[in-house]
Amino acid sequence: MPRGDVAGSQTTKATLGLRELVFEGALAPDERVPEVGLADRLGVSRTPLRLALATLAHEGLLRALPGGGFVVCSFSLDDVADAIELRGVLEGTAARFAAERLESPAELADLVAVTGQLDAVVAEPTPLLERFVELNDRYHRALVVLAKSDAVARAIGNAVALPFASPGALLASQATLTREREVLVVAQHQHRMLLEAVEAGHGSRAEDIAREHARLAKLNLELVLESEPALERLPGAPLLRRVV
Amino acid sequence: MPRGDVAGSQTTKATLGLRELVFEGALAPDERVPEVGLADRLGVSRTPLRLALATLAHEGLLRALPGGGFVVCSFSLDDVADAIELRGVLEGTAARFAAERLESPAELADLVAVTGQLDAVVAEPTPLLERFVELNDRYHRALVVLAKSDAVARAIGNAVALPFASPGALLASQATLTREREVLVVAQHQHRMLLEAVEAGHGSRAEDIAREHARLAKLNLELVLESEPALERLPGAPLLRRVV
DNA sequence: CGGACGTCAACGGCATGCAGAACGCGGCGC
DNA sequence: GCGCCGCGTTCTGCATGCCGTTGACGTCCG
Repeated sequence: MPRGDVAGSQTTKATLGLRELVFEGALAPDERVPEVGLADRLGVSRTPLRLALATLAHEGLLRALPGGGFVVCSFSLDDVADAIELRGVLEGTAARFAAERLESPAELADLVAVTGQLDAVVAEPTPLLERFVELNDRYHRALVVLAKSDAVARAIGNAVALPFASPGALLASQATLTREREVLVVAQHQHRMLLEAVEAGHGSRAEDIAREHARLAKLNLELVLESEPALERLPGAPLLRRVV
Repeated sequence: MPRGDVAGSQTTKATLGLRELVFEGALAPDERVPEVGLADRLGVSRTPLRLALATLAHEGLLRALPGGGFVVCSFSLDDVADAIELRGVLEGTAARFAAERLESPAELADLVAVTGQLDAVVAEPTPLLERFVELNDRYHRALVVLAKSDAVARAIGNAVALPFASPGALLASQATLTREREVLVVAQHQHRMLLEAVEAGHGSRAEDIAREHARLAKLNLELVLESEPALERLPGAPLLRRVV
């Protein structure tokens, strides 16, 4: 039995399992989460489960009830839009910091490489969406590294805890949509412009681009909502409430 | 024994007590936090203490060790500056949202009232700093309410978990500083300009003002660092490291 | 027939005991 | 004298039992 929160720890197991149960809708939103049944279901004891519950509550996926216990949060479309806008603001700050704090062009090596690979993916007649999402995530992670700020990194980490707020979540669900390629082209254009702005040390422009880049996810959200099959692929879709 | 996380709960007691111990430097930064001794010291069992440790780790005050256990985080001046800048970005977003989402002037009643009271405090020849800090906090809380966004509210809540990043922390410690009144005048001017911008629906301007308002805290930080007695009043001062 | 009270069952919070792992120390070998 | 290995202590993570509270149901009284 390892001591730390390493993978394989019961707490980690409970956290990951619980998060997955929430995302796939196995736990109904706005309903009390039963502590005992869940422990059996996840194969862990109640102690690590309670730690996992506290973690997801911090992330905003659960809400603590005044009388004790937790409920799964549900999100209106406005909530999702807010979360995306917030991510844009934070990534905008990361982009600005990256531009302002760049010490040598060598630091951009990762970002440049990923951008090049993304170009190649988008250039395909039928781009592999899965590959794009993977590289997209790497791009965004590299940007956060360049920001050189633990505070910003933590804030972004919290912001993307909501599944539909993360950079690639809305992309991954629209494999069947027709406007898919156009969205990819625009996104990649923004990636390249953002890279240029950071390289040139144009912090304010980098911030604006990153914000607008996140707003692409809002557009994707609308597209996904119009398509039932795409909606089913969206992680965390059961947490959305169409009607308020 | 109450069921929820109400005040009086052992977990709450542990969390508050632990946070206070960290802020006052009773636990040395970068040193392992002993779990057993702490439980005795706080008068709680290890189970609620571990929940409190997890909470403070989420807030960024503690860091989980790979081998298990936690250490108190230490912060460089750059870290503090980043945290303040981040708070500015988030409050800027809150201000923009407030301006964009204002439905009726009546919603501003709280903010207007607090601003008026702040005027009165600053108008005094020797303003009561304590009173100013209290009203200042109320002003910032009212702004967050006007933003009408849970996501932004949570992000700001996380950002101000670091004590020296919160709006009034740096003010409260400088009761003896000579430039105190000037800072108050500037801060209150910004409060009023921000209120005007929100009232007029000028989102972008409101955002800019809120950002710059937060940067006043950076100036205060420099002032506090030059004064030993002020530094001693600063909550969480033991977590700062002058040398890297 | 409706409301209020009493009882009951279930649930969540807390304390504690136990087992496994990491760190430190002493001894041994080179 | 230095480095390595083995052992022990100590600490953390986990499981579980107990207790208090809470909400619900049934019953009784008005």
